[in-house]
Amino acid sequence: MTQKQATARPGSRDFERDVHAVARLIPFGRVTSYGAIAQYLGAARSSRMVGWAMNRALNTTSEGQPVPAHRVVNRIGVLSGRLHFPTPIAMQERLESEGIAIRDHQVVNFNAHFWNPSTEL
DNA sequence: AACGTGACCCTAG
DNA sequence: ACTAGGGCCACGT
Repeated sequence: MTQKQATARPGSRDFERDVHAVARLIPFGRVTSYGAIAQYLGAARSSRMVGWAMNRALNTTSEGQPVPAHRVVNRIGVLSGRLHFPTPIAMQERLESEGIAIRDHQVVNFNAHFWNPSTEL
């Protein structure tokens, strides 16, 4: 995975699979952003597609392994994808169960929990 | 087939 | 510090 950059184009099946692969590497109790994943995969401007891939991860039953979609938030730590989970508070509850505090749909002390695949992988 | 709509983000004023 | 605009691209209508 270390040399996975700049391969699959955004929107492709491979890109979606790569997004899921990176998301599975987010450590317990840490979070990252859509843009950070997109940048790591060499498609810095396609962060929307990362969100779409997360959507698929939740709704597609034929996933080999689960994807921790709750650990992916937006640039400033807001749980912008919360409404796509089974219940509107499921995303928050999962993060809180990992020791991450949430206030007003936003990760408290976001920088301390942020995990950047480009620099930590 | 065109059009609007986003789990987004960066740049310019 | 804030807003507006543009790029991105799958999907539903």
